[in-house]
Amino acid sequence: MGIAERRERERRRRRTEIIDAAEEVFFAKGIDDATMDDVAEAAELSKGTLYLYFESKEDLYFAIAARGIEVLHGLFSEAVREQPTGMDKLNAIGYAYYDYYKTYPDYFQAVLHHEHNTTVPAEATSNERLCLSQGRAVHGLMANVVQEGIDDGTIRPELHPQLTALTLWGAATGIIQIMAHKSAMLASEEVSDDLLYTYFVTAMGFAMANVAEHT
Amino acid sequence: MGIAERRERERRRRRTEIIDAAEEVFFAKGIDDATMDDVAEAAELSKGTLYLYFESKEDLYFAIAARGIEVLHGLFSEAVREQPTGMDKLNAIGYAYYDYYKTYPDYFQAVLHHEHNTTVPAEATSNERLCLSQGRAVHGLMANVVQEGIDDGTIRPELHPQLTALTLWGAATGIIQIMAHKSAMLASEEVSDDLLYTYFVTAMGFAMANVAEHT
DNA sequence: CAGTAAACTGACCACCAGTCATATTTCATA
DNA sequence: TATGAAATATGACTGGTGGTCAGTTTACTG
Repeated sequence: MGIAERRERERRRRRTEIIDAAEEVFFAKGIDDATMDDVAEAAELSKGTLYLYFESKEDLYFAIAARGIEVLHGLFSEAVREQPTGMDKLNAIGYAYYDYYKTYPDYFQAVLHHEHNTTVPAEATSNERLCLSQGRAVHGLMANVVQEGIDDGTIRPELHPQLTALTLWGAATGIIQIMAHKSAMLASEEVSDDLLYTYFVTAMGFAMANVAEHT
Repeated sequence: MGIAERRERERRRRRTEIIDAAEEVFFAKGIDDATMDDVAEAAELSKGTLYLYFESKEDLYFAIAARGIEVLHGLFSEAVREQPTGMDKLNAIGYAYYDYYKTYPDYFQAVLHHEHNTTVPAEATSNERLCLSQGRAVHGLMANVVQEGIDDGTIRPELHPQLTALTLWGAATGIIQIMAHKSAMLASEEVSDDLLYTYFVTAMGFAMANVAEHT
């Protein structure tokens, strides 16, 4: 009996279509200015139908954020491949994150929104949980890379993999966020985003790299 | 003719009273849940009056953020005093920022909100501009401290004061932001906020401190 | 005691997230 | 093929909110 399966498949497709439409609308107008009526029109559905697939506007945006995290995870996996040492991999991840921000600024924004607006997992919506679990995957990937670097001697052995991953993630996110309004800070100086980020990655390199590599 | 002056004084006082009321309401319920009617009631004024003093709800929140930045600037100034070297001052600022977050989490939140929701200065509200100029003051203070450290040999001489200040500010903010939902990441590990932040400051110390101090 | 300017009011408007009674479509069963 | 039940979809409606504005009150002046 393949009918139930087809129904399930169609339900998934509809869900995907709604997220596609929502991306279009949310990314074009921004979350605050976009309305659920806009999304409904873009999806060629009535507003009520949207609420059969998503708990709320917020939940729908979380679904987009989940996509965003998935994309990011893919980029990280790719960046890590072909890098010889743990430290090299960590650097590659650092730049992959920046590329991500530049290539998918709207996804970046959505992921950020999720990070800001998530509280206790107990009362989280389904898509919020999805984001959380995917976020854990990314975090795990980073922590593993740090461990690898410790093992191969390219990263300071006294570092704590999980803590280091968390620190790098937070710091990099902070740097990227400040880029948007840095013009207000650096009055006369002409500083490009690239320079600022490279500056940051270099600094983190100083902090993480194993100096006593002559063991 | 002191009447105009008194009028001006009273206008300022009313403005202050409104911000006081808004802080109470916004901090208690959070920006999204708090309404302008709530603020009006707390201020014992009609809603319309609020709009004689502030352009919008957002603008009113910016006024609170401006207070927050002022408080922060005071803490930084105090932290810097009595520290012998530039690097010591930088460290003191790092911990002062964390203290600020712990002591005035609501101000921290308001400042963050401003940083996220500010775009081009051209179409900024008056209180938004206020935040920007006060932000520049804090940034300037930090940049000066870095310069001082370079001059007294405690900070790497090749560092760029403004860029370094920006990097540290962004990174520290990112770390603090990630604290709020770190539990989702560090599943089993028991990591306190204090530990995480100390970990971060230590790392930044590695990155900034002048290793060749035996000149 | 008018006249006027500033401060203040609150009913009102436009807009929007979310709901729900109703309608349509799909499919199993006889 | 007819029937009805389950799944899916609809859109008018509601409650609540940011912001407005015509009118009122208050404070001062000549």
